[in-house]
Amino acid sequence: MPLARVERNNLSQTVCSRLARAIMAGQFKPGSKISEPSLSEMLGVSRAPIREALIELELRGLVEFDATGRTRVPVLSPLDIDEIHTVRLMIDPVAASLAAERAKASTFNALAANIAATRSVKTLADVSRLDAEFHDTIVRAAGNRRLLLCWNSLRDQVGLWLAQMQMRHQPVTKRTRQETAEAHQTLLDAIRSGDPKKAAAAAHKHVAGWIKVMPKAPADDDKANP
Amino acid sequence: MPLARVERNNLSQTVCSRLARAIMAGQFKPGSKISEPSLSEMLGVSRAPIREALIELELRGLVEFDATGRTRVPVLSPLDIDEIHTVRLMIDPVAASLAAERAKASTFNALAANIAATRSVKTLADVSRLDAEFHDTIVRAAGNRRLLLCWNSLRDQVGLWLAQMQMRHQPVTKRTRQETAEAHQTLLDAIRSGDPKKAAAAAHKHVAGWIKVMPKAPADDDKANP
DNA sequence: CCATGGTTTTTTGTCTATAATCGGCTCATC
DNA sequence: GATGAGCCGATTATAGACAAAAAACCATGG
Repeated sequence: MPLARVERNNLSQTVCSRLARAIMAGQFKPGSKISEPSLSEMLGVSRAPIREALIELELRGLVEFDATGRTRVPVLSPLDIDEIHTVRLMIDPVAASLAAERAKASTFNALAANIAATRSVKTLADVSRLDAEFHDTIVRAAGNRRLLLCWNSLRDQVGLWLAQMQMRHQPVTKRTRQETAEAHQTLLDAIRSGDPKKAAAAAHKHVAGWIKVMPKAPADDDKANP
Repeated sequence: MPLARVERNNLSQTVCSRLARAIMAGQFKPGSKISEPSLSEMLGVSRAPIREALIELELRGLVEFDATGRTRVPVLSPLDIDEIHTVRLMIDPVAASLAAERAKASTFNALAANIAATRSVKTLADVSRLDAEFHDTIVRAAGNRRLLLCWNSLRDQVGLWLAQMQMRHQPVTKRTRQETAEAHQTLLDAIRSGDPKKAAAAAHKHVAGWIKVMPKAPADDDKANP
């Protein structure tokens, strides 16, 4: 049995994941400024780990620095969403294709369990979480660390965008958990078939369909100042 | 005329790019350990900016942290190279396709100038640099920041790999500057045609051809210890 | 020669302090 | 009223200090 990998646990990492969760949970308003001293006090750690965490979050696209070094939560525009979708449309088919070639039984079990969970879950947040997990499992099964890195960043930003939509009280998707489960089942079947082309096509179709049901332009209820 | 963006110039960024160049120039042996105090003394700055730079370099894949926090230059294995090639094979066609739709005259001029420079340049290092620049220009012309981020990381790692090969005194490619220039010209023509599909196909062919002439497995002249 | 245990040195993780910088406010001036 | 200078609080950038942990070293015993 391979020994469990010992992860480096420093405060920076802890702060980083806690902040990532908080941002994606909508606990920081998109566009709001984040100051290091305030985080330092909130989390009870000094500024050094905070700074290191913020740098990582910036590279993951969950915060951004302006020219003077101030940190803020990015406000994703429709253009940003389009960028993210374009890249997802590129990554997901490749991931599915590789997964079709390499996935083991444990992956299929995890995916099937995820679909079952999706059918029984109540809240929309749970569906979103399971959806992210589902695709995460596929990308991991693809066995390409670089691909996974690209995808992680995207997933974070999709999370940020969901938070942003919820904050504006906009419905995120009209797709029910039943439809999601069925779409995932189709994708799982394609991957399990072992045919890379078929899996890629299914993934492409799935992502494209998912994009279609999302609101493209946020209703500008906030001020649209120059 | 759009004003030139004022970039935040802090030591972290400076250290990061200097270290990135140094690593890709082979000034740190792959696998060698890098300690913060030594960098701090070498560059004459305190450890705080060093640490921040290292975090960014880690996400760009130019250094890696072990479980105890020690930093080292990664040793790329044939599997890593395969991962990188897979992702490049995914990104470049999409970038070329988007560039075909969006590129402006200035982009074409830059690409043409690059090709001309490639024909006249002497050293292999120059050809590599121009090759990276060429593809960089295309990805920028694609106008997708997320795509650019993915690609940047890959480019850095290709640079690291070139450094690693040169350190082992292995020829990096058999392709001459003339062949490179011709291949780039073909790709440029495809992009300039404005047909996304044609551009994507050309890019795919180009990358695939490039992969073919690279040495896959490094000759294990070093010790291959367990 | 190899393994083992303890000691020393190095390196990291974190905190705190200080200088430089930015943002906003007041207030005088046109 | 609008505009710009100047001050003040807040924030960032960097440096330096310290403890804890890891690695290297060295001697000792098999």
